[in-house]
Amino acid sequence: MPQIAKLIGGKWKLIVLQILIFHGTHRFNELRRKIEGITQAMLTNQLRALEEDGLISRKVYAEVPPRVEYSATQKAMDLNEMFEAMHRWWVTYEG
Amino acid sequence: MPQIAKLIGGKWKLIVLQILIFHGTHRFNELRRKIEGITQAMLTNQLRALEEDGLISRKVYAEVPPRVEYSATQKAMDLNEMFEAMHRWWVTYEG
DNA sequence: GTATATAGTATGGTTTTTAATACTATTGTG
DNA sequence: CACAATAGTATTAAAAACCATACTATATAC
Repeated sequence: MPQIAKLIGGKWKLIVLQILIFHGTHRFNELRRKIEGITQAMLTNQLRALEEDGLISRKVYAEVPPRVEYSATQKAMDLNEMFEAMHRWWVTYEG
Repeated sequence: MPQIAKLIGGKWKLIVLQILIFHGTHRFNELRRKIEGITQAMLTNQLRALEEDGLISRKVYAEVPPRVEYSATQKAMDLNEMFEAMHRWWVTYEG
């Protein structure tokens, strides 16, 4: 698993994935509000990258104002075990 | 677990940890040979960072030529579940 | 005396990430 | 008409990560 760091690495991807995996579908600005410190450009960026890697899916509604919803794909959902292990570890050592 | 990415992130840390956790203590140049593409400077770097975060320990032997051994600490060892989950996922989707 | 091996440090440069800011389109409301 | 809300894009700049290369010390082998 040499390149897993690319899928998951960086400052924001884990946070985005965690939200979408454990708390379901979110709109762009909902994510923005939940992830403090992230800029709009960065969020767009990370979402695009995650989409390219097949970890999230993007659904655009033809409404005004526009609505775009992001969800975790099955591929991302299957990361939940990893997240849970990570979380247990985190609680033990840094929580 | 917001900052876990810092402990684990980057291009090399996961690889270094995986080697030390699952294959035991290694000397500097043993690691260097196992991790293709890494430079000496980068390896030193990553090892220092991991040491600072308490994930690896460093033992220097007063010999010539010098010998320095790196091992995973218990804290790092406890990441094995995360690694295993990660590995299963990797095999499913990218293997 | 020369070469070799180990585990580094130092320096400079490139590439990638991240950030800040301004800008767009659309339509319903007052 | 002005304004607000959403989900972006574009541009520029700054910071961080990464890489290549050269250099060090030391004892032993030849």
